[in-house]
Amino acid sequence: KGRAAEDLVFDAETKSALHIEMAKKNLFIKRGVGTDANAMDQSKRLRTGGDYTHSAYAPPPFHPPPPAVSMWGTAGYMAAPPPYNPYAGYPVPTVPMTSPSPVPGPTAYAPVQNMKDNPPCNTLFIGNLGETVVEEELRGLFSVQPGFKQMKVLRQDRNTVCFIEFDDVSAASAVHHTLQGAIVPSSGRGGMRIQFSKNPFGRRKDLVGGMVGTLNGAPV
DNA sequence: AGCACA
Repeated sequence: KGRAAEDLVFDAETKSALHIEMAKKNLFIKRGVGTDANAMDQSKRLRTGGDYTHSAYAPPPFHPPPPAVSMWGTAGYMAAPPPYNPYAGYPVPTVPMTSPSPVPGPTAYAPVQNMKDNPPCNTLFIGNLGETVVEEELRGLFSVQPGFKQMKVLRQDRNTVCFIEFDDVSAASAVHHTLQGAIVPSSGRGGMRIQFSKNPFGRRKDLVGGMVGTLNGAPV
């Protein structure tokens, strides 16, 4: 009976001592390799158990933990832990930022003649573009304009035009006059000519509710 | 001057 009690105490002490020892060793044995780690564990378990049964365990005097950097710096076989990353293991998709346009604003403006226009709508028609114009150039210019929704470039053989949809008629109107005659690097004969489109941009995904509350394809 | 997409 008393013997059993001693065994219990002994075991408890051993386990306790063991845990402390393992915690210390774990600082230096990060990733054991399969069976080898198991064997090593056994030997250590035996050895440390014996050590602690033969001498009374005295807790080491407390000294304040040294600066962590010195530890990682001198341990040659242990890499410094990476800084804590709360997103580790959770791949975060790189969301393309709305980057400022690589193409700066119009370098200059040229007067535009032949200003006949269509009734105001939410879509602009861009004409008189240079022969070398590419969509990226136009997108860099128009996508930063307030109320920009989408654009479509229509390239014919010598002539390229472009349609730009805005949130509403007033946003389109603002760009209609602020960028009228704007000269971009690819511009040929003068600046771009901006008119309201004959037909508003027709791609309405939110047709629920129909065209009520809309003016020329744009909400009012 | 050249106006598509639904």
